[in-house]
Amino acid sequence: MLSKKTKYGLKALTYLAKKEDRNPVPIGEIAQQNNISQKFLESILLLLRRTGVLASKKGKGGGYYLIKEPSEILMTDVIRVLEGPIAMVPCVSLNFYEKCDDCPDEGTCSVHKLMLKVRDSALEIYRNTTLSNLI
Amino acid sequence: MLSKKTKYGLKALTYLAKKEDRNPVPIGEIAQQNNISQKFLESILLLLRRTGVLASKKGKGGGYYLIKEPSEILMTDVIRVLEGPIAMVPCVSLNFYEKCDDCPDEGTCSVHKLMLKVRDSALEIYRNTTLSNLI
DNA sequence: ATAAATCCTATCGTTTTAGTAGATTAATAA
DNA sequence: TTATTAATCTACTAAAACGATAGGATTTAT
Repeated sequence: MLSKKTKYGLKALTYLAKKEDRNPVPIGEIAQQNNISQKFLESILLLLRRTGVLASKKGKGGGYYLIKEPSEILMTDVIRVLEGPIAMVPCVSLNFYEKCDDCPDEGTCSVHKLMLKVRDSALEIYRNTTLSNLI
Repeated sequence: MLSKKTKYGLKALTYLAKKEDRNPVPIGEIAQQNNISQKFLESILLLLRRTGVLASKKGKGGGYYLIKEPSEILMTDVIRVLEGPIAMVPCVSLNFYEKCDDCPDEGTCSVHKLMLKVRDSALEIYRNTTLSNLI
C-alpha cells in the first residue's frame, strides 16, 4: 500500500506544479485545497525541502515552491524520498540493497526472481514519468 | 514492502513445486529447509489451503501438497491471497476497489494516474507468471 | 510591534506485522 | 486399542509503522 505520506506529497507537488507562477504557496492553502491535515503535510513538505525537491520561504508571504521545472522532477526521486525503496524486497533494491538473512542463494530464490521483474517494471515507469506528466 | 507472509508463502509453494512427486510434505520440513518459523508458516499454509491453492492431509504421512500443476498456479492468485490487493491505492484496484474519501475526482488525480500505470505493469507480470516460472 | 508563515521536537493512539503458546482433532501404524 | 504424527484452532503478545497532533521557536513582511 502507498502511504498517505507519499499520496499527500504527490498531491502537494502536483498542486504546486499546476500553478502558473512559482511564488511561494503557504502550507495552509495546499492542505485545504487537497483535504490534507495541515500538520501532517508540514512534515512532508519539510522532508521534500530537505531532500531538494522543494524550496521554502519563511515568514509572511512565505510558503513552498518548486525549484525545478515539473518536467525535470522524476518520480524515481520523489517516490524514493517519500515512500522509500521502489523494490518490494531489499535484495532487489538498487539504492537500498540488503541481503536476506534467510536466503542462502539469491540466484535460485523464487521471490528474488519475481520481485526483480516487478521492480524493473515499476522503475521503468517512475524513470519515464515526471511531475509534468501527472498534471 | 513485501510482507514476510507473502515471501514465506511463495518460498513454500516453490519448495513444493520443485518436488518430483506430489506427496504430502509436513510443515516442519518446509519450514526447516527454508529457514522459516514453523508456527508462522502453519498459519500461512492454512490460508493457502483455505483459498484453494494447496491441499493438506492430516496425521502420520500427512502434510501439504499442490493440487494443481505449478504451471496452472498464477501469481495474481497467490499474491492476492497472501499480500492482498496488487494495486497500491484502493482507487485503482480491480478486486478491492474503494473510492478515496479525500479525492473529489479520480479523473484528475495525479496519484490515481500514476498508480494506475504501476498497477497495470505489476498485473502484466503476475498474470504472465506461474509457479513453474519461478523454479 | 504584529501578523503570518516555516521550522523543530516530542508525543500518542491505532493498526499491522511477525511471531509464540497451548490445546484439539484427525490419520496412521503398532 | 494405543501411541505417534501432523494439521487445526484459538488466543495472546512484543515491536514497529502509520497517521497524525501539540506546542513552541524562529523568521520575514508590513
